[in-house]
Amino acid sequence: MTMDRTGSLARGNSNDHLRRHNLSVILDLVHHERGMSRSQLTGRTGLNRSTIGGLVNELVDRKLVIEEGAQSSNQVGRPSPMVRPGSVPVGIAVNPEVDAITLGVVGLGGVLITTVRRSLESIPTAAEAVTVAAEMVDALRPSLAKTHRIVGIGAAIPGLVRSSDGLVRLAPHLNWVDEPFAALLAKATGLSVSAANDARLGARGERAFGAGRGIDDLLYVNGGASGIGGGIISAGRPLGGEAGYAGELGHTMVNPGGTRCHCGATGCLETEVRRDRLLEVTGLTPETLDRLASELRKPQNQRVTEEVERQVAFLATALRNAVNLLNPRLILLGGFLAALHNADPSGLGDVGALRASAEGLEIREAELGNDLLMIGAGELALESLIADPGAFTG
Amino acid sequence: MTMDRTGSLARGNSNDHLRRHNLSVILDLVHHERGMSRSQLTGRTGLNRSTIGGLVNELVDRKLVIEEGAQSSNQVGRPSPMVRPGSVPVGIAVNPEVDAITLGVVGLGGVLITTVRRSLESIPTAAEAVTVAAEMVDALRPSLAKTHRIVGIGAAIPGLVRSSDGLVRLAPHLNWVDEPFAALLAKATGLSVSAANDARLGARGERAFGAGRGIDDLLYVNGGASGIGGGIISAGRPLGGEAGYAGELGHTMVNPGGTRCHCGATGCLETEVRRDRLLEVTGLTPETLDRLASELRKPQNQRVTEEVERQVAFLATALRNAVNLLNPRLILLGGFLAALHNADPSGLGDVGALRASAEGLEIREAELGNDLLMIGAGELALESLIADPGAFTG
DNA sequence: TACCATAGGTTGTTTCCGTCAACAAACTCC
DNA sequence: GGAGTTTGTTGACGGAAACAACCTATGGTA
Repeated sequence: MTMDRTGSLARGNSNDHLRRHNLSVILDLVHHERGMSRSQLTGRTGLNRSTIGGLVNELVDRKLVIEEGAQSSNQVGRPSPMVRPGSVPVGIAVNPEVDAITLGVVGLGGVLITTVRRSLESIPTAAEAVTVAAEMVDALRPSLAKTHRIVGIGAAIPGLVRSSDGLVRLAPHLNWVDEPFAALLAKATGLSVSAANDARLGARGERAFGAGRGIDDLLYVNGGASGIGGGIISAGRPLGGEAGYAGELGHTMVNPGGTRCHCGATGCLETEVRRDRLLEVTGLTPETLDRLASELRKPQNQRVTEEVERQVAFLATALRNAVNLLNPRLILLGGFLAALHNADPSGLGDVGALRASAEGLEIREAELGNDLLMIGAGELALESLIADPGAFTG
Repeated sequence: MTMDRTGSLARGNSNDHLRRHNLSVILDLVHHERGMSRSQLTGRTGLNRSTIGGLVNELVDRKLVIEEGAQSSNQVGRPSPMVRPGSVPVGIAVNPEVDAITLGVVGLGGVLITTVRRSLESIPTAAEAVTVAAEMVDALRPSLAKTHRIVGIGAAIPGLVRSSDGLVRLAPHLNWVDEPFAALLAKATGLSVSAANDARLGARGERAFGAGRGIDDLLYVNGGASGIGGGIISAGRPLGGEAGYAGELGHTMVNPGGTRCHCGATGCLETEVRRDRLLEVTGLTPETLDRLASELRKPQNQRVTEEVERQVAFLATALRNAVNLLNPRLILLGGFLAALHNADPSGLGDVGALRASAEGLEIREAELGNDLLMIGAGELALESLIADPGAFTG
């Protein structure tokens, strides 16, 4: 049941809901699989083929999907036409950072159509970020108007975002506190805006179109310049907690004798496992960051080896805690954590959780790289469309 | 959508599913609220009042609910009859422990109808536990047969249980490893059996009928003789993880210089926060356990105070990690952890998580006490009935 | 090339379900 | 006791999917 964002499980369903739900299920499948044949759809949904026919036709009419001639599939029998995501509806991804604002146009199927980046002189206030983002959206509009329709905006924020209304509760590196970013951007653009923490959206992106495809329980952990963020997918759904703040793996206590963290605690994962220390011991700079992985793999330098070991051990502790608590099937590492893991795979090879919790656990690197946040935020932007395709008309 | 145990979100819904779903929603409401008026049902479900009428009638016919004459409510308008859980369907709760096996008969509304306990000479093997439990079930059958129908068995196991098939992966204190407990008990009784970890079921019980009613994101943590277990409810659903092992808060690392744990790690919460140490410093024994809370509250004894402070600090660390990861709205403490919290409420008053994650967080004591496991396991036993009331005929 | 298996298209029938509107019942308040 | 209000009851109605039947399309296989 695609998504149950209504919250209350007390919801009764009427006939309308039924059709809406079935349309949603089909669009969701086509979106996430980037195309399925009609016969596959009948198999996956359990619906009758004439029913699928009717539903697919409605989606075609609404320009949400297109049907392609069947492709030769080396199978006996009549080939089934492919149903592919339509290119009309698009979501806009927004990602404000300390030195730039990035926008992406994301279509169904998780296709990143365009990316626009505008550099900033200084760290933007929330109001400035809204103004710039709205300008950028307006700049995109003419070219999109011909062939696309914008269904909404999804914002990936480097901070804690309240899921109910998109209020940015705290974004330490942007110096934002209690900024109603989503509401402001909605007003400035006239579009519906959802916002969420960047790592949470990273998790969604990887699960939808990256290394976590088809995995229902996973943990995504990203290491950036500013710290360590995380996102949890549980039973196929993003885990937000009461207000959307869940996933702050960076503040797991890993070293009681460690450094004081801005959160008030001591020895958090993100005070002990830091990118700048790795840059320091390898003699790299943020500009030469892309060489980090290869530098870390070279074993000659004792200082590097020691720092890697130290950081990997702390990371292992935090992951072990998380595995014991969440029993995921997959952990995805992004940013410099991927480089760290790569440098010493055995260090995380067995995170040493309870044997049962860790069996079948895989640790891999995230796949989507630079596009991840755009794709994750695109998911957020397209969410309401997929939940109710009947409301959309191309 | 009550429960989506089918896993795959690719499921299409037909008309049958629709009615089944609506019956399920109503029965779920009546069960968990222990009775609602028909007009309340229309309000909560959003369904038309004639639809509710039809659905309730079907449930009455199936003896799943009963309708009572309206009670005077001092309201204008025609009074609405109360729909209450029926007494016919019951689930059986089973809880094997080191020194006894306890059975409970649980009805809709979370009513614990009977409890039977049989003491054991020695720690039971899985086969012995199955034999004894099956005998106890058979002993109950005659008296139940007249007025009840058993819909299934739910087992609460002090160990790691694979949710897919009820295999007990590891129950350290019972010395069980890879015992197919649920399958064996199903064969011995001819009833359908589900099994889960005891603390996970404790969380379900408290959420359904205890201190966690109506709370969608909560964490239940229990301290027992053997260690510390946990259960997570996220977005109203029990969080199991890939295999059902999620919730092992007892193995959060809280003290790198601490004691070695049976899990292989060092300084786990459950090696540092222990009931036996509290009994030792207070001079109590397992038999006088019920005096623990009051003893801990007495401030005179320095050794007691120190040990309480020490343990509370470690508990706070583990809870802080969990809060940062899960952003729950409520933490419920059971067993000796409740006594510990009670002795030093300020120690946990602010678990010191990220301010946003901890705002609105409450820490309370669990409510259901001795009945908790029976009620939680009863939920498990009744789960399939509530998911599909149409399959049941009184 | 004939045959067969798979799959889509179309049409009509059947079944089920929730909605709607009108009416009846039951209670409070004046 | 009548007005007003809320709710249960009933039967007609329309929507949606299943199912059956029959035909067409396509491509592998004997």
